[in-house]
Amino acid sequence: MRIEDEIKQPIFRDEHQKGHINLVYTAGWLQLRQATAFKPYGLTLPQFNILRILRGQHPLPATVALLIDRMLDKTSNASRIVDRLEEKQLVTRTVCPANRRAVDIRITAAGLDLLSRIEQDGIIDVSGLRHLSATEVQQLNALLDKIRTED
Amino acid sequence: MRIEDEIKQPIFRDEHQKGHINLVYTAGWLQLRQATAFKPYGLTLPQFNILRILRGQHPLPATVALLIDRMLDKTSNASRIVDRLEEKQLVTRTVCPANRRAVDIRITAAGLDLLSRIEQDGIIDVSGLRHLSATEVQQLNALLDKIRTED
DNA sequence: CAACATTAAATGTATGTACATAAATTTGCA
DNA sequence: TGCAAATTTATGTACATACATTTAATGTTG
Repeated sequence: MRIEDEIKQPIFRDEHQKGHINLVYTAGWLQLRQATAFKPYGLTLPQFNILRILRGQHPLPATVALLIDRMLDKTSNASRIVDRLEEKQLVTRTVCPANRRAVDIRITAAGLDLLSRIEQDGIIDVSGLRHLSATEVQQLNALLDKIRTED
Repeated sequence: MRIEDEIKQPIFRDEHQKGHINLVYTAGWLQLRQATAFKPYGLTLPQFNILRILRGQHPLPATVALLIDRMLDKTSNASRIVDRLEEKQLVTRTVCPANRRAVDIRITAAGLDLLSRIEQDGIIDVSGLRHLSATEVQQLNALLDKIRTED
């Protein structure tokens, strides 16, 4: 459906404004679909993303600073997302012996199990962009990178 | 900067996954810039968007249902965003006489003033997509609409 | 008309986002 | 050594998101 119809706004100031709104709307649409897919597993999207970063490090630990560095949303509060994962025993937190300011965060066996279960159920592999061809995805990536050009 | 460098992830499963992450990341980037621009006026992005919908209706009132219909994020809680605007006396809430279940929401003179002040300061007219040409914006809109194709 | 369903908004609860501040530890340097 | 600065994480507060439930008013139907 065209963005005009999705939000029932027939006229935009210009195509640039329409593109801006379309971009934000589409990203929200994708994230809501993903969040819905993870709900049966008791995970939110940020929790899932952090679990995946931790699996990428495994068996090495990650610090909060490393998580923030890798997260899509740098301003979110990694400490509290790790809180939730720790309550569910999907990760462990131990003071880093080498630097006692830092905290070593590790994914547990239960966390690894949960991730493979989600993947076996085909939750991740279904791309949200499956309606785009390879060429179209490349165009999209180029346009998005261009949008973020700093002056 | 390329998305690979922004989130320090050199390899993606495929271009589709990269496009997905790029899309979500870029939308967040745009929204953070906008939110920062509105901060000096004491408005959040959802508050600003609701004020604009109300100005579009003015001098007619809007109901909460109408706001939800027009909002980008349908699942957000319009009642509470209106709470904040009412506290700041930028909108009024009165029970709709014709249907006492509904609530008539109207933008106040102060609300209209604030919007024009923001516009006079050029906050809105600076498009977040200014690095794209007209052709590129059209391409982007077509790609985004295609992503949201329902099966 | 009474009982029940529907509609409109508000409220409750858990989580996340944005940003400021605090607490603990380490580092660097006079 | 001692002490200020920097680093790392946690905490506090305001607001938003996601979704379930509640409250009140209106519609509907037997």
